[in-house]
Amino acid sequence: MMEEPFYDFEQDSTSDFPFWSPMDSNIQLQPQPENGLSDCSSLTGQLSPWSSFTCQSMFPDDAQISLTDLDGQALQLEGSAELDSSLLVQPKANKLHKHHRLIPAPPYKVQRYAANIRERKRMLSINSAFDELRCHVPTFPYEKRLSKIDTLRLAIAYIALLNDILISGCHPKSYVEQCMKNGYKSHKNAIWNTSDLTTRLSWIKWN
DNA sequence: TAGGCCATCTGGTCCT
DNA sequence: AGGACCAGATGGCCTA
Repeated sequence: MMEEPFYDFEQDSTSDFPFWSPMDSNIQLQPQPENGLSDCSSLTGQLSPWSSFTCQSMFPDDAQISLTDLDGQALQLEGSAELDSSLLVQPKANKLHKHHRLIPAPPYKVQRYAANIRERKRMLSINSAFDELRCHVPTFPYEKRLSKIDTLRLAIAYIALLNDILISGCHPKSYVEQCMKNGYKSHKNAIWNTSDLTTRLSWIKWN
């Protein structure tokens, strides 16, 4: 069986760029409301080190691609019986990813390519949700960007702690101070190191 | 250099 | 039937 020819995006030359800029040490933790609960609506528009979700990190310079762009590509695909080879052999300015990718040259399944676009779009929306979640969990200003798994675990621990504060009826600040003194003992089995969590919260209160 | 993290592709399965 | 969702595979980047 004949092998399909492949196009190597690597040949298009790549310009390196950081996925994420180094964190500015001056960036402050987002202050939490006095009751320790975040107002989502107020936070939505706020900037945090990790909140600026765009695709520019993946698509450098003029090659930024958004969900809308992916929509356009998908529509273009769905509307064409024949797949334009220009969509498969990505031009330099429209390079999908700096990673080494081997895309079969035409004839290539139009449906498969459209499915890839939908999948990328889906992952983008998931990642934007992760970015939004990162805005709502306490992080140190010098801390590097939380990974997805750490974001989830910290969010779980944070919610558990907030729940404990509500149940205790204590003032959040004094509750956190108490946790700092005695060590936080949550009945929840939060994987995230809870003492680390209280340290984060105490930092928020005192800075 | 190994390991962690991530983006992407892909084929399978589920759902509408 | 087609889209959404998922998990495995792959390979690049970064850091200790």
